[in-house]
Amino acid sequence: MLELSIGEVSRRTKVKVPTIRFYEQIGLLPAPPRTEGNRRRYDEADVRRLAFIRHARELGFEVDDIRELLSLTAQPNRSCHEADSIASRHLQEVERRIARLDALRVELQRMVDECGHGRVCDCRVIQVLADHGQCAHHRH
Amino acid sequence: MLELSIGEVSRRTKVKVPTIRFYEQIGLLPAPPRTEGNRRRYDEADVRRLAFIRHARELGFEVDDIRELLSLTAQPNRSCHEADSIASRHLQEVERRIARLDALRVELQRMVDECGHGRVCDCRVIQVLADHGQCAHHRH
DNA sequence: CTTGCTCCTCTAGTCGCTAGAGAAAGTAGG
DNA sequence: CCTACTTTCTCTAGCGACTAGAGGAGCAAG
Repeated sequence: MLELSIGEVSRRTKVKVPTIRFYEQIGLLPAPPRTEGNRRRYDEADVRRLAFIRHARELGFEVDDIRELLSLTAQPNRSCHEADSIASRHLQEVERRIARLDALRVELQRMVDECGHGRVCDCRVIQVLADHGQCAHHRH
Repeated sequence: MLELSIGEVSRRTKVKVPTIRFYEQIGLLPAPPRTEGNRRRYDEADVRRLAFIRHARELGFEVDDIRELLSLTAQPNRSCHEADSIASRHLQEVERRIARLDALRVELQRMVDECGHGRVCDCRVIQVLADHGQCAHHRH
């Protein structure tokens, strides 16, 4: 079982050193044993756990979600249902966001395309953003 | 020109009262006139501006971006030329954001799809998250 | 005139980091 | 062994964008 410094773990997982310590502080990563000189010593399991955390964060999961997902992995014989619902919830949110951004993209594109003829007052970007979600850009 | 209380504005825009005051504090929303009794009095223009801010925030724009977008609407007779670079920059940003969200959507979708309602040890959600970024999900 | 709501200001807390100070421990060269 | 450099340690403070709470004042209805 090889021993890894915090810097080495950071290099392997691409998680910054202070962030690793922060995750320990908030109880996401267990406090590792220390050397004589008080340095943290990690092992492969820590690296895997940290990689998991990082990937989940990148996908937009909140720390509490991750805590829940991690606790699921700790009891591997339970039903997958909870992990599924966390992911599904997240998926729906992402889909909503894409739809809104796409509406905005269309309007920004239009604005840039039509630049030179019109003025800002004709711009629909503002309407799209100002409208309450269900935007009114049916005809164009 | 009807006069609206902060609570009424909050109800109309779905922006919480303290958040409205916060936006005033950081200069995103102009400080409205006050009544005799020191209450803020808003009008329809404020409501529109706030709705704009809210939707932009929901789409993930930072406050500084919104400040810039708002400055576009402030001078509607300006030539489109100046606005062009701002709009283009935002368009690129929006496109990048959509691309990232879409990659995320695909991954989340697969996670949910492959969660065969088995047990946690078989759950793709957890496996995908545990994998190092370039995950090994080629065959499925 | 009292009850109950809204509003006021102010401070402090949240989340998920990130940056900096100052000190100690480890490492490589001379 | 001494020096210089790098890594790590702890601790505190800051960020963005809010959110929550205390304590007080305004206002409308009964």
